[in-house]
Amino acid sequence: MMADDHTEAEALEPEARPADPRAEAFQGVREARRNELAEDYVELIAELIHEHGEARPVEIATKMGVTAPTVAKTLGRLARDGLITRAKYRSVFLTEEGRALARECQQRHEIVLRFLLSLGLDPETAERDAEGIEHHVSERTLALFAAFADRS
Amino acid sequence: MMADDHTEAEALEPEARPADPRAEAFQGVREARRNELAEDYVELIAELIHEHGEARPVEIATKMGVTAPTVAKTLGRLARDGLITRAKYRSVFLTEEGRALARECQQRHEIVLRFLLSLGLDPETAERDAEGIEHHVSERTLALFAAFADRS
DNA sequence: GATGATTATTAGCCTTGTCTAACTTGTCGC
DNA sequence: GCGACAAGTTAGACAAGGCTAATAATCATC
Ligand SMILES: [Mn+2]
Ligand SMILES: [Mn+2]
Ligand SMILES: [Mn+2]
Ligand SMILES: [Mn+2]
Repeated sequence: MMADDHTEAEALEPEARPADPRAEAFQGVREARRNELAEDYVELIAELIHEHGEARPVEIATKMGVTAPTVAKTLGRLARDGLITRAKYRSVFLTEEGRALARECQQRHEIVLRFLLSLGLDPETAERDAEGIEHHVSERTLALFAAFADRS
Repeated sequence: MMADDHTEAEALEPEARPADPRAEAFQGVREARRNELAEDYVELIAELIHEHGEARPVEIATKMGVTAPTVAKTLGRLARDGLITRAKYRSVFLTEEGRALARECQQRHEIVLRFLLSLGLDPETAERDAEGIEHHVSERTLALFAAFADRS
């Protein structure tokens, strides 16, 4: 056994699909994309709880710029994934896991924002770009952003 | 006519939905998200044509890290949207519009990548982060990135 | 404590983007 | 020119994420 591999020069990693270096990058981006919505939601929910004491779907809908049914369906997925808890017709709470994710997202958001501002970007554009960029910044990049923003 | 607006102090923009400032940011990000895939595809197709003289679905699939049927369906949408042309069982071509978008994406990608590298990021991480970040960078931010990368 | 407005949910539709399985076409060697 | 194998397409499933329309619960307020 264990002698039927690489007749030529492949089958080294136990990865899924060939995985050309570029393909890996795209797969990573697709992975990040799958978490964007959850990240934005838990971040917003944490903020609403902090500011208003509670997070109500109507407020989430307003701040996210989507309709109430969209929020309801998304909250269903977040609950399924263990990030929030909720009772019918009541406001939303973060689980421990949700709180941890929210904290992480808030920090990341803040670092990316500070970084863009320190580059000289106007606040509105910075906020808008940060909202998109934050989900695609690796730990390593984030560290560089933080360092740059600090020394500025 | 035209006298039934703003009883209090609203209805100023002919926008869709209230649009709290944050909501606008999220809507902008969602908009950007809708174009990500098309951008990555036309960029890759342009590159394949440049390097190999033609862009074949099998190569697109490998480089994007997805299966052939996924590519087929996506190419269908790109054709519908006027970015490419194709004949059955033949390779893919960019329309004028597709070429214009590809050029823009290539430039953006290159600037974001150079910027990350000039910050001190390793090439692999830089490539990966650039692949995600490029779609969420405004013109203004891009200009700052380019300036920073140049003076470095 | 009835009732009307606000908030929340449910049902159902649509598009995108991914996959597997099965089939068709094209191409290259002989 | 034929046959294998590679490449491409089609069919169909499924989840996410958006929407509208209709229904249900909550709450304020009288
Ligand atoms: Mn965001
Ligand atoms: Mn954010
Ligand atoms: Mn990309
Ligand atoms: Mn790119």
